[in-house]
Amino acid sequence: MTKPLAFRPHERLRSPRDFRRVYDRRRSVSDVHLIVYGCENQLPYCRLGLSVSRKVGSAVARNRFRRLYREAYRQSRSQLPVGIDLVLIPRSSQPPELAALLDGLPRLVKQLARKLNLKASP
RNA sequence: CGGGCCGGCCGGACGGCCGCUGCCUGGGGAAGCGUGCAGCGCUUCGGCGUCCGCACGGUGAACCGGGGAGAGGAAAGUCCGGGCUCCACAGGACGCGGUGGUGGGUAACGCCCACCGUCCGAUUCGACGGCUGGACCUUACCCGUCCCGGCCGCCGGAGAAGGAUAGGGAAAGUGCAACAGAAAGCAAACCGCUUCGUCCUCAUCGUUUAGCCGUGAACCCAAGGCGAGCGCGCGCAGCGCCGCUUGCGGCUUCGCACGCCGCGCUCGCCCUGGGCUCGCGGCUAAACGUGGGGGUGAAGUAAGGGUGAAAAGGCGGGGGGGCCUCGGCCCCUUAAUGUAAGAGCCCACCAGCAGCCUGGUGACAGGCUGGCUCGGCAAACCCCACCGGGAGCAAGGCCAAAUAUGGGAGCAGGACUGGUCCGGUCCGCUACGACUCCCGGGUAGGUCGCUCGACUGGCCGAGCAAUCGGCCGGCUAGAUAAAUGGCCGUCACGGCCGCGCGCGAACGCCGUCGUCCUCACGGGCGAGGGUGGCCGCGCGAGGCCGCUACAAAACCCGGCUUACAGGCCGGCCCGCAGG
RNA sequence: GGGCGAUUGGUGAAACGGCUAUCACGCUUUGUUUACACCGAAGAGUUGGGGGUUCGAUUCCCUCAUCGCCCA
Repeated sequence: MTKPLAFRPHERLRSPRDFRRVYDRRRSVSDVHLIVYGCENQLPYCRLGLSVSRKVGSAVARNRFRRLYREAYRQSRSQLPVGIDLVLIPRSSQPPELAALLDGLPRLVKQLARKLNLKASP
């Protein structure tokens, strides 16, 4: 019944408490484009948080980062494991290509799931 | 056509698929709520409480649909100004901060509009100086005059469109100006110059006086030398003579002899030294006169004083003739000359100042008159006028959660809240009846504030304009780890690349024809043709790139400032040419 | 979002509107030493960028940039 490519507000990480919990779990993986922190959440879905600091550029550039990350998560969600809170942090100040994110994000999240000793996605 | 300058506007369009955030709406119906029934518990048998179950009711989450909206001209920087919210607040004074031509606009402003002043501005006009050309004058040249010029330098005036302008007061006061310079702000001192005086010094000449030196002459004195005379000497030797011890002694004389030597005195001559007088020359000193230099004093000062950003405004001019005692007088002329001497003196024009008049709401402008020449800096202190209470939506209210019913103050003499008196404030009356404030500690969730507004489109009207008024329409983001995105198509737009076609002006090359020069080679001119690459314009079909610059609301507005791919539109001035 | 502050050699600092912008450490070159250290000499600044006021600006004013701090 649920639309497969929708991105609902409850799938977003919103409070500083949640971010604190993910950082305190101290599990992260990365590639050239981004750093991904992760933490189990005991929910049947993942949640996404974005942390784009002033260092990567102006407001326009930061919006560009966030939108690309959301779009990548939205399109690749079917390939991801469930039950993880994710925080994405950019590594360089150059905005990446969407294709590179679509390729890199599932790989990184699966790698993260192994670190967290979770089963792979069904 | 060429050159210069200014203003306004836009900020890709359409479509498809998948998404995001509010709003409206159709389903959906979880959880919770209310009522009833049933059950259970308690019961003073009236009822009370309640997990769960059932029914009904309205509210209504997830989810599935539909509709509609969804970043900017700067949303930015946070440089000003307001609205709004909370806190504080009798009034005044002092202080602090801001603004600063005038008039208007506005809710307000450091913003906007119009005007004023100042500066810049293509260009243009004038004066002066220099160089140069021409004409006149002259035999000729110079000078001079005139003219038409030309070039250069310097100074001043006017000044298009337009640009800049924090632009009140320097005559209220305080202060600043390095270095340089005579002096940096009461205009005088200083250097310099002129006149008069005084002192010192130097020079030279003249005069006088004094002294010294040299020299010449006369006189005097002293010493010396030579000569002559006289005198003296137990001075001396030869010959001679005498004696004897035969080689020694004696005799200076009445033997040669008027011998030689020494001394003294006198006279003469010469030389030297000194003194005095006179003459000449030189030197020194003093006085007077002359000239030069220096110091100093008084008076005058009107040339000049390099510097500096700046030195009491700028610029130009001040003619001619006669007489003589040569510096004055007289005359003519001029707009215009005085001093012992040289001009900031005089005259003309411009600038500035003051007064008056006229115009303007005003800043100011114009005119007349007058006498005068007065520096810069207030984005230095300051004075004057005007404005300004403080903080900011992370303001502030409510709910939830959490912490330490901790400390202090007020309050039953009535806090706080509400009602009444048109609205507001105080007072009064009244209802309710226990909180309120500060410090300290805790929390970081939700919700309201939150988007209809000094909003905006069109038309009409007022106004030079900014702007204002009226009428008819429109609704145009409300996110909060923070929404407008992703993929793609089509078309515009721009850039680059090469291709084809056409046109245009000039250029090069190659033929042809006509004509001219030449004996010819060859060359000139003209007409027309072909061709070449390049340039420009237009058209056509492509490819590639950029599907775009600067940049994203965070309570809301008005400005300013800054950033910006590309494009569109309009206006003003000057010059030239044509009609 | 809102409110404040700062910017001077490589680093940390100083300066009355007026001389070639000063001091310490560091760096480079060089002298000294067999070599190193110490010591001596020399060098390197568009006072963050731009504009304005003034005769003159590190200083005064405006604007832009960069960096830092604070708030319920």
